[in-house]
Amino acid sequence: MNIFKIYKDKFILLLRNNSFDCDEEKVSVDTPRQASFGDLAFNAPLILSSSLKSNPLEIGKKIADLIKENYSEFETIEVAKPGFVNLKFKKEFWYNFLFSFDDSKGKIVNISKTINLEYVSANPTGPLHVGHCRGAVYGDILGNLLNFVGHKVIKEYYINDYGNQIHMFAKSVYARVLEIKEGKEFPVNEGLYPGEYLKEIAQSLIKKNKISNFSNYDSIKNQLGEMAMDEAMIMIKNDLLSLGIKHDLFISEKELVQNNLVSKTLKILERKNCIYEGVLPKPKGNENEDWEPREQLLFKSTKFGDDVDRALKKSDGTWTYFANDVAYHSYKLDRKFDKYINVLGADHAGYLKRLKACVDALSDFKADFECKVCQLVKLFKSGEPYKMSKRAGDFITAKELVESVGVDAVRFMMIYRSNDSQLDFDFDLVTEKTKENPVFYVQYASARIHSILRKTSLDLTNIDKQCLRLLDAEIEIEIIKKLSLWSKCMDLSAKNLEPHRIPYYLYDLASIFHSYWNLGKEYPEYRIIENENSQLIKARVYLLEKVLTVIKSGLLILGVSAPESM
RNA sequence: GCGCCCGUAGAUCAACUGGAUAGAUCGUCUGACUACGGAUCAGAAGGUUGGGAGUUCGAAUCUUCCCGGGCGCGCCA
Repeated sequence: MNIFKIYKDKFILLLRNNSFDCDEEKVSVDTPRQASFGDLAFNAPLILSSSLKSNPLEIGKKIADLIKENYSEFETIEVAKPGFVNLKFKKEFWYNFLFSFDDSKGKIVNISKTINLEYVSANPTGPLHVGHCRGAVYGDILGNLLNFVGHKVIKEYYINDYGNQIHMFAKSVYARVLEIKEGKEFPVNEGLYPGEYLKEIAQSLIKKNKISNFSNYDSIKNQLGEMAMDEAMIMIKNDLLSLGIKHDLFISEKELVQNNLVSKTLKILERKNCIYEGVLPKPKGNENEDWEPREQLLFKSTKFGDDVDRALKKSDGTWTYFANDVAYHSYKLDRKFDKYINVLGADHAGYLKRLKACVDALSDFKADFECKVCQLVKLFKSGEPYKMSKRAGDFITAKELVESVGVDAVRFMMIYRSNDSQLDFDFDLVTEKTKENPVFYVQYASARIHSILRKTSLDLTNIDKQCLRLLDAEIEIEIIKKLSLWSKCMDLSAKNLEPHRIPYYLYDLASIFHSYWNLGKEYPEYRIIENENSQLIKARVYLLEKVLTVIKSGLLILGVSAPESM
């Protein structure tokens, strides 16, 4: 249904049949910058002029004539400087478009891919906080989007349940258990996690009563660690659920290590000659007193575009986090997806090159692997920056955020920016019920259209196509044109992994709808329901039904509700 | 010092991935309420796209050098 794609293919074929050889990559059919130029802008004259060494306007004239001879749906075909062919459809085209408009199929891509999408992967040592929300929502919506356009997405969460942090976590829970059971004061400044949530976990462990004797830490630490981890993951999954997020698969780092996947993977890299014993240079500008040269097992990531080689083994002989991650990505590759996407937070951006490097090394550059980084979220309240206390353990959790502003607002606002830009999130704004709040604005459009459907209660499944011709007003054609941009929006969003385009599109669509609605206030003939022409009512309701379909699809992808009334 | 991201209207951000006269919202100013849901709409003002140079038919977008902001920088994960 992407008319730009359709006509691009048509025009390229037409040109080739008439011995114009044009580069598919460079040629485009797009919306002209100005509506007065028409509906489609074809840039072939510009592209062809250099290879043909002739005036783009003359080439444009020839192309325009060709199109004129072969297609009858255009009202005007004009050549414009510096070298565009601008085409305007007859209204009949738009009525046909509206009549057959069907968004429910969803499938837009030609080639359906299997996609591995990893996101969130927050440390399982505490609840999700606001900082995790953006990546979580971005990843989730991206997954929905890719599914919507016809791919098969596995949403995956990598649990970092291995390494030193887990010991500290177990110790922290232990300290909380002693605090509850024996009134022993919780020690500060021992590197323990101070968060209040540990009390809940400790409480829950005591309640489950699987550990009878807490007196000797060493004898119970493994069991306690595992149980605490399970509790923490339950907590995180609940937090995710409150954000409307559900992963398909959870992969445990610990299990990867226990199954010897790390050593197996490193052998593969060894065979590829990507591993060596060496000494890393001291990083400049980082005054680390403890630094001393050390020979260790390294991965030749510089061979794959990284800035320095990366350590695989710690001085105590255990694997580094990165080594485990290499194994994890090897495991991903083993499962053979057409595409792999990692969503990372801004604080992990420095990690990106080595990940790409290890995937390139393991797959011999064959894997389609892409990392998307979400920049930080700055919190605001009443227009003032909202500072979280530096005191450890004091942060706003995802759950609290959802409870105070609602899941719809969190999801919409977290995605309402390009992921490359930092994001300002205002607590007050998102709960406002005004135009200033884009979530509300779009949802309000949904409610208004539902209201019309309720009042008219027409069955339009067998509507006469002819009756759509009554939609003669400029704004009605404009709405149909906006609908035609929906699949283009999907295409672009999915192709570039930029779901932020969706809320922008929905806002625009809602905006035109609200204008249309208000037109009836000044000019009674524009009233949708209070109209004497029953055929016109049908046609208009049909149009609004399609608008609602798109709003619903869009909000569904965003995981935001499309209310019937508000 | 190095790497990644950002810099667009007073503020917050878009801009179909190199296209034509750079668009929204808020704020400011002017209008429309006995309402098919005014929680809305119509209109106005507001720009040397941080700065310089380069690439070409054409640059907010690509290259390069400055300036400013954010994140990160051998065995934490």
